[in-house]
Amino acid sequence: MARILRVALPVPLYTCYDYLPPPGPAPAGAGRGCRVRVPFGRGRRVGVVVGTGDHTGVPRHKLRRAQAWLDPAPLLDEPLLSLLEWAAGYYHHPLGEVLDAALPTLLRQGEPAEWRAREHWFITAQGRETDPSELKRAVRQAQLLARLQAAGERGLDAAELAEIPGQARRAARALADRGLAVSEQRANPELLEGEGCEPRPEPLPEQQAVLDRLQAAGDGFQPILLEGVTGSGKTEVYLRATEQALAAGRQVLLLVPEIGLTPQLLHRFRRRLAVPMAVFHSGLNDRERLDAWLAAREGRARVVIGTRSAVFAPLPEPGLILVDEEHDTSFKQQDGFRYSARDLAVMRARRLGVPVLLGTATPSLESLQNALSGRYAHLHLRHRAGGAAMPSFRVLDVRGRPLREGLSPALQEAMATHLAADGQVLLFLNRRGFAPTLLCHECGWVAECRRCDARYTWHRRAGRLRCHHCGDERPVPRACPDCGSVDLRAVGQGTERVERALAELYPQVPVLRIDRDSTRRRGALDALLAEAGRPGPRILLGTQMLAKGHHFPDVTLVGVLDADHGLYGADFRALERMAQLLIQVAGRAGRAERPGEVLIQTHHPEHPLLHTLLGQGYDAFARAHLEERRAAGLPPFAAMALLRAEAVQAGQARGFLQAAAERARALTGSEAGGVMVLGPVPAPMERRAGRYRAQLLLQAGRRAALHRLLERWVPGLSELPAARQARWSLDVDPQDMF
DNA sequence: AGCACGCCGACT
DNA sequence: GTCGGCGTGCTC
Repeated sequence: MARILRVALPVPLYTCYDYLPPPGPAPAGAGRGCRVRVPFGRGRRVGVVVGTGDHTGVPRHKLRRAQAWLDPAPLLDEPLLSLLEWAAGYYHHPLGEVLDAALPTLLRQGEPAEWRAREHWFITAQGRETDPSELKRAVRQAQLLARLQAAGERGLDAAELAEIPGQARRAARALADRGLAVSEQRANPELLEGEGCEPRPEPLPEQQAVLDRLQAAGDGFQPILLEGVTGSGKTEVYLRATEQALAAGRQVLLLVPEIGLTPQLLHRFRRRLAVPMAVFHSGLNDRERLDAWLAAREGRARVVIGTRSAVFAPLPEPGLILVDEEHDTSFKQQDGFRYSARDLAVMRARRLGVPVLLGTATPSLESLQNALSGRYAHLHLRHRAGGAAMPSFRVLDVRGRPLREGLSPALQEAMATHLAADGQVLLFLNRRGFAPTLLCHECGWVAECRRCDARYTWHRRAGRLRCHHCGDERPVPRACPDCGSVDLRAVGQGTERVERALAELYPQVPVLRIDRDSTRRRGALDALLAEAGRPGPRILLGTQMLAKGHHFPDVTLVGVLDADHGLYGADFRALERMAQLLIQVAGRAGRAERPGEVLIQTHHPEHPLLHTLLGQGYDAFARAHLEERRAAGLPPFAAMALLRAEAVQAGQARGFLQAAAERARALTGSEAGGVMVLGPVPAPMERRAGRYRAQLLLQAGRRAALHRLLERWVPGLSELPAARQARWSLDVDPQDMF
């Protein structure tokens, strides 16, 4: 064994630390990629060995000995570890924290990277004979007994037990005491096993073209932007491509945005593919997450599906990476290690020499530009399966119109027509709560968050004022705190308010509100979606949640209540986001026999890009918008990095950024020309959660120039005296300017 | 990030 | 006279 170990530790420091190897003989596979437990300061940490050697610049007396090897062989294989090192460099983030983001919690805590036997519960013969109602007062036990009876021979594993509300394990032990249930330890938790029972439709020519392209790539890197409208069969391409890779003995990684929102996609993979799969989603507990990670690492899971962080899933036999809805902003981590899972997926594919397929109906301008410039292959699915027509768009000019709780007469008329014809209506309003503002009609006071530069949203049903930015909450005042008037009024519309209005306007039509408030309870979203899927007239009203993943075949009319917000947003990406949202929302509607209609309410009906989008489609819009970005020198024609800072006092954040800016300007002058240092400026919402925020933007025409500067600049920032009073973070390729 | 060390105000 | 405020420096 080498005499010195270089260890990355989970601390926000840009240096690795050198240690002597642990006492005793090293395991045969010990070395780079293994975890070690080391003394650090006066505590102990779990670190990852990133290098070994015989020399160190650390003076002898400082060098300490690692305590123990935690892995007999590398936990992270070379391709994955070097990807993480690359990512740490690209995002200018400490390697130890990058590794931390990539590893399941239990592994970070030093848990062995092994399956652990888990409890599995079964019904006994006596339990089978017992009527649950006999356990009168023990309701939980009675419920569990019924579940165990239903589960039969299969029984319930620890994970299933954990999903039952209440203290199910306690109830299980109580049943065991009565002789109604038994448990046994199972060494190998079962993996999710696909059923492979769904028929495999013959690929259409456009779909076949994608598959041919992937086949031709063989063992090589091949990025493909797959642009296909909703219903054009992207999922079928994913499935076929996955089958091809599986047949070649390879694993497939599928990244999806917020998995809870795409059960339909998951369901299809499960039905179609008869292989073990590992699914990473937010509902997993630490042990389940580790199990999924190990299943991927051991190659037992042939398909790995997950959200953002699944891009770091270990894959010993990678063959294909798929990114669904590649434009989705949830692929970008918004705090700490701010990586883009989509971009890392492409880099990982490139380093592994495997194809990567980015699918979407509305490509991000970044990916589109990569396709147009020839860096990515650009393939289309232009036809909706079964020949369904795309919905027709109509802009509703609401200027000067009498709006009833945000609904124009024209929209109400259209709704009446569609509902009378047995169609469903989907209304989109990206604002939950009853009203975004509570105003005193007497003196003009508005309810403002005490910790943010924002207004409280009035949640009428809950009887609370809530700040959507910091989560602060308080009761609704009965009278104005300034003048004592009781004439407090709601200004503006949220989903709760529109829901009320709809109940009055269409008393005979059920209204389903789908937003974060109405789906907070476990299973509530599934229940609402099931309800929405039933035939018959119905109004679906919701926020962003409605725009993603789900398809509502009986919806024939989509109404976008307020498109104005996106048209003149502060962020240069607002328009791109708006266009993607409009197309995605529109894609929720209609099927073969009943093409949908989309109505968009706006005060800016003349907006040129709205015209292009609705008249000529997303592609035309995107190309026109790309030209604007090019002319303005904005991404994807420029590289950006945003240094954010926040502090208790307004001047502290700014002071730090000012010092940082001076350093950056000194560096751009000499070594790293071509980088603009813009700011510091206050953040768009300067005060948030009681802290003042400011930011400094770095922009360069060439990515390489930006990175040359960042390399010299970032590691020294924490040494600036002003850095003490501010909390700061760097965001490379920021998606939001907030 | 933690966590020590280290010098100046209100308290058993 | 002490307990404790958070400024500053370090962690192999």
